[in-house]
Amino acid sequence: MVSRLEKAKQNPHSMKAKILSSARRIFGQYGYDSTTTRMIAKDVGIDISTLYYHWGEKQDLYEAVIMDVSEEIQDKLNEIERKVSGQSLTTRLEIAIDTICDYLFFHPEVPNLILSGYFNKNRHGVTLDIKMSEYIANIAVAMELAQDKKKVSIQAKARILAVWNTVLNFISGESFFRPMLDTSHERYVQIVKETLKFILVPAFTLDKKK
Amino acid sequence: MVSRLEKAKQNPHSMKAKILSSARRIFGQYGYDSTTTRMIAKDVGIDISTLYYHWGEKQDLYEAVIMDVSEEIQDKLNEIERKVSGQSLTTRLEIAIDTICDYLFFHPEVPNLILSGYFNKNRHGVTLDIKMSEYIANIAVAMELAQDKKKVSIQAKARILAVWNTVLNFISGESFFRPMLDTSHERYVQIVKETLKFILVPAFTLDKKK
DNA sequence: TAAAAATTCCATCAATTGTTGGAAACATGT
DNA sequence: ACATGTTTCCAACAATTGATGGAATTTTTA
Repeated sequence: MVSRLEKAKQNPHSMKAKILSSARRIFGQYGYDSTTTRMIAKDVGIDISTLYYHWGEKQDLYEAVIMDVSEEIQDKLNEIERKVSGQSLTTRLEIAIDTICDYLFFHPEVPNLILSGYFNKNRHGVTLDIKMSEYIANIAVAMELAQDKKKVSIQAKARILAVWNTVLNFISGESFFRPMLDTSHERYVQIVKETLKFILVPAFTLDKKK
Repeated sequence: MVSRLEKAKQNPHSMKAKILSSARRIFGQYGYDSTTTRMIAKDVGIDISTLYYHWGEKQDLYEAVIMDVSEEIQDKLNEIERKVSGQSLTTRLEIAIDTICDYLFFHPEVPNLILSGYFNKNRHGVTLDIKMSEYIANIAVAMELAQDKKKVSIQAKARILAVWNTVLNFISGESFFRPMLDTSHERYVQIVKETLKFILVPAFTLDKKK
């Protein structure tokens, strides 16, 4: 049994998939309220009622976007978990940083969407339902900061959150931060990874020692 | 010569100041586009045209809010600089974290405003003009990571940015993150400070050693 | 190829947006 | 008491919003 959303994702040339893809980007850039259905339609190059034909209400489209992104992140985290298993702690952390950065720099609308869901209320009470709590627990276990998903210490959670948010911020805010560092995109990516590792590695390896 | 904005701030009971104060909070919560002038007026308890009488266009009011917040932050940073001078590096960092956290937790609309300016475009191209670049350089010098404002290394800047953003995120996203840590507001504040120090102190003291 | 189904667009809707003119209410000085 | 200036609200505006009905077009099916 294949859901309609998945069917649309299977064929990236379907109109439904094209709309979803534009919606991801534009909802990410402007947030829920500031994005108009006309903006998305124009971006796809279709009439607004075609958009409504495929996705119904704006809110439904937004929820589809969030679900889409949410699944993608989960997949990525699973991929990382596979990649790092068996490696030393330091190597695990570095692989995780590199992989997640490459993915997010390539899909900057993902951090955009997550952050605008965190920080901005919208007028119609549409809520972001990203299962952050689950992600955090998964990361903690993958990084062997905890044996059991249920038993992650509050300090470990807070540190993971801090690093995770730092990644999102650096990527989502590149247009803002890069001029401050006065550098190219490539070097920016490099500096971000370096900074994250610099922060992350001591934060987690120190914790391990006790 | 006292500007109109400063005159309004001098008397916090003036209508102009009340509007500015509500505008700070609501622009922070909803971002520029999603905030309607009617929402602000309702929050103050006045008719919408009274708001226009005092502040003119929405954009002007927003810019006044940004300038207000911007000045407040600069004052706070100066205060911190005075407080930490002469102390050891570790003490400096800890005082800075404590002071800035206390201030921001008490004025959560400040991180809200900054973050929504970073990450969310708005439809009318209204730009956030917070002099982040300057702040970063000031912090670098205050923390003695650089002798000269002009000569802050790109790595130092990136690390300061990382910590600064982490603070803003934790405070602005409290309603999102605190349930994940399943704790009280007071303990949340404590954990945030702890986490920041944990990240900050090694990040900056290690840098010092070479 | 013709009927049926799916897709697209045009025109329009009511609600909400930023913004303003002008009348009322209030305050101040004479 | 009166005139003058300031502040507030009511009513309205044009533009934009999310959303829909229905005609026109394209695609699929038989």
